[in-house]
Amino acid sequence: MSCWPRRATTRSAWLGRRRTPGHSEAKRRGRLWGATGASCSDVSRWFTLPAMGRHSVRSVLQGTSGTEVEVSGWVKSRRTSRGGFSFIAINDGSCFADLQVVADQALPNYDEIVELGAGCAVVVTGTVAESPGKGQDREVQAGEVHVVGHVEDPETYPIAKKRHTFEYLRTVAHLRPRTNTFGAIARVRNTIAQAVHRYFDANGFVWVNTPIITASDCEGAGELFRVTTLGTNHAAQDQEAPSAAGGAGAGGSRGGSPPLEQKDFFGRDTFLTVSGQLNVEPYCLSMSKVYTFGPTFRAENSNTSRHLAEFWMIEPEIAFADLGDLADLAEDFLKSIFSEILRRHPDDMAFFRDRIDPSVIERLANVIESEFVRLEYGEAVDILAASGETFDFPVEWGRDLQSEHERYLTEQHARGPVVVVNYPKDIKAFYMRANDDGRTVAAMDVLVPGVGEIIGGSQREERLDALDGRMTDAVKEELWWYRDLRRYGSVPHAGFGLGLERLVLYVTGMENIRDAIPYPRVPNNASF
RNA sequence: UCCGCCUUAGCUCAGUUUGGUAGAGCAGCUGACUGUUAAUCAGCGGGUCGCUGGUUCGAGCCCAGCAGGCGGAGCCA
Repeated sequence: MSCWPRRATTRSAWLGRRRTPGHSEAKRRGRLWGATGASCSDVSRWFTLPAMGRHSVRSVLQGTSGTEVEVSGWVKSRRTSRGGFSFIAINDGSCFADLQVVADQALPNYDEIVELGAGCAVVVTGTVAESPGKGQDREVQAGEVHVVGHVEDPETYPIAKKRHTFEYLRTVAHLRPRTNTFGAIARVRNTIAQAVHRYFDANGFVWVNTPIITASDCEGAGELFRVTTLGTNHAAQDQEAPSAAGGAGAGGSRGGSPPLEQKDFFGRDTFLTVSGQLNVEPYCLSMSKVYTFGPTFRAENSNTSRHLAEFWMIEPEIAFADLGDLADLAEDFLKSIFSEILRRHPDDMAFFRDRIDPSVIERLANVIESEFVRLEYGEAVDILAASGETFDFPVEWGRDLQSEHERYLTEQHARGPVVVVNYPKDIKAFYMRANDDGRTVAAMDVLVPGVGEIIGGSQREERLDALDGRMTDAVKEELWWYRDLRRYGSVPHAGFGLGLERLVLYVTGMENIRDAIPYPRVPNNASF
């Protein structure tokens, strides 16, 4: 596992600032070139919109020769020619390609320019020209090269001009977006996220911002992180301690004192959400088509390449719909996202194909063009039993499908995405709708090669009596409002959860989910 | 949480079998050369061998514990 950081990229945030009317071009220029260190006034000079004269590398490479441009970015490499000039490859994250800047020795700060190395930040003004060299159509003949930020020790700059392992790059997560791999991932991840919103908006869905802090510990998807102000806020605790302890000395709560959680911020136990589903259902049963898209937290002690403690989940929920409608939505949704990625990121995807996974483009194209294979759980069991494969875990109706089984179905049997529906009710959550056969529920998993389960969803139980039969008394009390929905205009509805990072893995061909999110949170590691 | 593997220069690794205080490639630096583009060639500098303890005259190497990383499993998205 390695990548080529030589052409690293960073997506820069263009927080465009309006130029104040009094700032003439001369004034701005003077402020920029005058100072070596970046004062606040310098920064206000550098943040300008592209339309106001600033150019991204992307726009320069698409532009016409002879144009005067100003571009800025980070040096990927510098090669000095004794012919009296240097080639500086810079990247600003706006696209995969670097921009080649040609700096002539006649430039007043040429001594400084020949000492540029990977990681240095520069602002260049110059003229776009046809490039006589191979490897790029256009380049910039520099009129000025202003070194904004130096690299203090080139030998220890973490992103050397060579291959690095992904494991190593995770230890320098603050600089890995400068590599070509993580720059491409950042751009593709962004486009996926934007495409998710575009898809739902275009199809009449309403984005619902479900809470991140929840009081419900029965969302049903794994271990919860506790949210509390107790224990961390020692001052507040100490203030309360004397009265709470009464005259009984330090420590233990006595019979008369309230439970500890009642002294907590919300007056009860609270957690980080593991799913927005329960909270989005009320909006589904009002707005008809809704979705959540936000961070999700699971405190499972999971140490795999497919699990994060903090990840982003997309959860559409549709009313007047059954499991078949939901599967149709999942398929159409994924195809739409994949199409947009291929259309908008040919350079990044070509890189993933050449350096990460040779089949990645072909795989997405095949998904777009073919229909997802759909299997009843019972069919899947039969296929596995008849496969002739030797599995570590037995295949038997009533048992959940193991990773090896799912992998066989999607990688060997279907050779593409496969939707498995109608699982045994005893292995699925209480809110999934009971089927008429009495032994299955309308649950659905979408499996894809290499990643495994990318989508999990179900039709929800809309009948109060059937729902009550699957809830304990404690859950009924906690989720009284959820039960209310089944009393007031209940309708068949369905939804699924899709992990954004798993989608990023599938689209990019990357293998470890820790490389699909800028700052991964996993057990024993919340660095950065 | 369970099973397995790994931790030596800025990075990637060899050195562990047969204990005797360390090597290569890349990166960096210097120079040569060149419209170069993973440039090429020559030279130079660079290491408390993850941490703690043990065995030994002597430990990168053997033993134990711990920490971290990776792969797989479970949980799931």
